[in-house]
Amino acid sequence: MSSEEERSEDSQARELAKTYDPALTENAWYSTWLTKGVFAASSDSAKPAYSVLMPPPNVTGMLHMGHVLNHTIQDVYIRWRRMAGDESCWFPGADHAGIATQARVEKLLAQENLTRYDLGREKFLERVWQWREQYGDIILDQLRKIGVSCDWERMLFTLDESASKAVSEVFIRLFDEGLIYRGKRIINWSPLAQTALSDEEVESRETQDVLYTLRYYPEDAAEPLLVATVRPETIFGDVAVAVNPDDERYRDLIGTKVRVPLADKLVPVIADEYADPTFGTGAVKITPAHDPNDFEVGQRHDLPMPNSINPDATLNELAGEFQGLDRFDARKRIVERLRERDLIEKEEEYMHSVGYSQRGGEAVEPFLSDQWFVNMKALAAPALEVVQSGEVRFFPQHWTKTYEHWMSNIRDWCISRQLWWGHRIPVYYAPDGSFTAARSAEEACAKLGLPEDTPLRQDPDVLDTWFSSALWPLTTMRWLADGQKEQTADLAKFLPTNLLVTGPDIIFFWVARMIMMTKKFKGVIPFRDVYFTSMIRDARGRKMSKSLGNSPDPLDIIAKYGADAMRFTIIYVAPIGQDIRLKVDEKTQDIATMEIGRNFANKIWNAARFLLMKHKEVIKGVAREAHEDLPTYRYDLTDSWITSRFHETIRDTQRALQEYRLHEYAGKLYEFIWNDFCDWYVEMLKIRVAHSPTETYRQEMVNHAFLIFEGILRLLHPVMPFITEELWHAITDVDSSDSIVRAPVPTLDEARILPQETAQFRTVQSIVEELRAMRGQMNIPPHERLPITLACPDDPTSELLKSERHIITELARGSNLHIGRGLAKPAGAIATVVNGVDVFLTLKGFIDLDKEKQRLAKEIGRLKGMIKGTAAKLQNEKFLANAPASVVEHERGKLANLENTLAKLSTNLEQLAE
RNA sequence: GGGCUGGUAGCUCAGUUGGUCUAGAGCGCCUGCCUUACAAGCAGGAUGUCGGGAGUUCAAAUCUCUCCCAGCCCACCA
Repeated sequence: MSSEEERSEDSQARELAKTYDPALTENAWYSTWLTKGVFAASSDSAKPAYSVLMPPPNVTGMLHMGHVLNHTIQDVYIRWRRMAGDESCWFPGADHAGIATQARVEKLLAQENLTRYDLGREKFLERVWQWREQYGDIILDQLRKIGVSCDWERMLFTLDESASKAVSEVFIRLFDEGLIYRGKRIINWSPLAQTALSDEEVESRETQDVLYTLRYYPEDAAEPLLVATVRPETIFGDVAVAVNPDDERYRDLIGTKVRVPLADKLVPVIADEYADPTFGTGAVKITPAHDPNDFEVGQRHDLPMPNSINPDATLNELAGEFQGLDRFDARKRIVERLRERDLIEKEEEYMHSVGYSQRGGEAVEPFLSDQWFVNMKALAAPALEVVQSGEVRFFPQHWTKTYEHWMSNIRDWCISRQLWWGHRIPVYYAPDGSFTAARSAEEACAKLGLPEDTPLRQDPDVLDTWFSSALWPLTTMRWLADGQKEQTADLAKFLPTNLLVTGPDIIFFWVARMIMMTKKFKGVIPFRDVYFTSMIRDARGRKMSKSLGNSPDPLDIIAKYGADAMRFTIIYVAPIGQDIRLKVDEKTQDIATMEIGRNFANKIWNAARFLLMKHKEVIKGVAREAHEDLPTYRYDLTDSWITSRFHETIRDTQRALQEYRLHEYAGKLYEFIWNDFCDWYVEMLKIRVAHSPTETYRQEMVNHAFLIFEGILRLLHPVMPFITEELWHAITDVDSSDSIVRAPVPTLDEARILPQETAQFRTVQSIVEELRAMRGQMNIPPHERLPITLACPDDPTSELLKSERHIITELARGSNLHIGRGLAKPAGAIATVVNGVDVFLTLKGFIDLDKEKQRLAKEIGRLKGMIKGTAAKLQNEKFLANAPASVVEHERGKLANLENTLAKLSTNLEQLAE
């Protein structure tokens, strides 16, 4: 017997446990879903397509709360659209994460006292693949725990062969078009990873340093030229000192030479606008190999560009006695030596920003080297256009500004990495130094016009991981994967995708580049809507991170609260476009907020228990069915009201989802299920069943409750997939092979939204609430039943309330209930007014005159205040002249109502005083 | 330096185009309840000069200006 059969038999037979235990359902349902293949999508389907690309998590990654938010949002949309009748396809994948993965394996090698060079490229890559086989799926297994409904058959790893083909092809095409080029430039060098980085991989941080003013002595003068620097260790790469051509102070020095301290070499003083006369001394040392600005100056003046630093950030042979020292040690030693030789004019504390590697955290070294670049300007223009025109929409919209700014000031992208783990650059070099990009060495020979057997050398570098990520919309849909086919069934069906959900931190890394590449190679946008998720922070507003110890393991949260609870909570508390703060217990890393979702799940669970109990009691042998249709029997007010509220909730939740207001989707469900369905409807069902005149009517009432509840489950399923599946099987007679995953969303019927009945029902509700409040304020013990009198202003109201007499009596704990037009206040009663109805509660011996006077006086005070405000408005001629008629009308009605209530309460107060 | 967010109850936040807003919800707090599903629950209660100031308007939490505070992003002068 398979697990799903077991469970389904089980849920029919057993009583539901008193509290919901997610551990008993979640894992079992996920494997059932996989077995049944309910997440699979087909490009052959006639249904409209809906697709989402999963941002491929790094194979080195561990699940964190950011993933939870991100994937829950995607899953909500995928599940919702699937139920709404779309061919809903979520493309999953994983990213090879060049630097991170390589670093991970190198660290393991280090434990064996090996480096990657000891193994050589091929053996090393074998080791990395082994590692990926062993650990690379952990993150995906973790994602399954939260219930993601992606089509796992379509799983793609960014280093899979099919992806590689597309990556090479794109490189070659861009190279042939001149959009990829090789150049000697200053790039950001990571001394830890020993590779180039793109500008985006560098983050700048304010750093406290010392600004040294050094003495550069002219060849034949005793007065030194003063030059300020924070990096004295780079003086061995100095090739000039620049001053501003308009700077009077140094005009005479231009063209002369000065001696670089310690380096013992003479460099020219040059004139360049780059030197800012107002900063420091106005003279700046030029070190072209170690500073991007200096590099430009060097180019303008055709200066040599000696490199004085090694790839591991130690100083090289140019540094003489300091050779081999790490850059920061060298700085200290050089400063000491400069002091000894009296070459420092002054030292001052200095705050400035320094670039750090986003991954390794070390200070990045500006480094002159040969690298590969993508010319971004040509690619950016169409990608900017589609966002500005609204073809691609950003949510929240304000991110378009950030995007526009970046795209309009775009700089070329350094794509080569001095790593081994990645897509190798398909460029071949001939012995004569010529080179080209090609699909094979043979093709390269042909392109270069060389004999077929010319020994070529392939470029040793690999591509930035984000280069392959940029092609994600294409590679997931097997572009060029099988026999170089430009068009595939998936591309035809699912591109452009509908939604991308990602963090705003990768808007440049990923979102922009996917738009560029997809536009470039397919001529279409990759996705229509981009939803930028909130950042998840701790209670103090800090990012969640392992090192801070404020990053709970979602698996622990799931174990404690359940995946549904976690999913619901995170959607419920996530405001669009703003960061989420979660209170994390410093010791246990628990997130108590998850109780919201857990309690909610438990509430739903118990509502189901109650319904099943009533079913047993009332319907007995009658089958429970899952239908779309609502019952045909004559509604009473309660049924009309709950049906109306249900359809309002359908409307509101669908609209919220369409507008990417997920917290509202969750909020509306929470409100409806807890407040309306459980607190009122279920409570009233108890009373209505007890007082129902006929068996049939009782059965219809209970049946109706089942239908509403079944609809609730389907409405809730996208955010709480597990419990809704479990209960769907428990409360309906659907075949055990069916799944709510593929059930339809409840159909909105606007005609069932009934404002009048809703208003009538609210009157009943308000009366009950007022009576409860009066009891509370008078400290009436809950068991004490007291007479209630409702004096109605007219017959319809009286009729309405009479038809709800049982409900009012029971919910307000009445002994007997008098309803009628213009009834007098009974002796010993306290009073309030609801929509013109005098509500009297006879207290008998419980009355406390002072308390009641206080209560009335307070209410009268409030009313008077409101009357004063409203009356002032209505006396204001400008208001009457300018405000729309409906507003004036409303104010008039409000005033009348307030005055009526005030009059009644004042009378009551006077009577008490007598 | 440029840009983007946000500042509403003790905490986290709603509040859509200005008018049913003398401002709501959840959590927390206080009171009373093991009421025929749920104490992970039920009923009731207290709590706010809507960051400060000015302006527009018949009408401002909502629009404009300005200042203050917090956070993020981009660009950076050694």
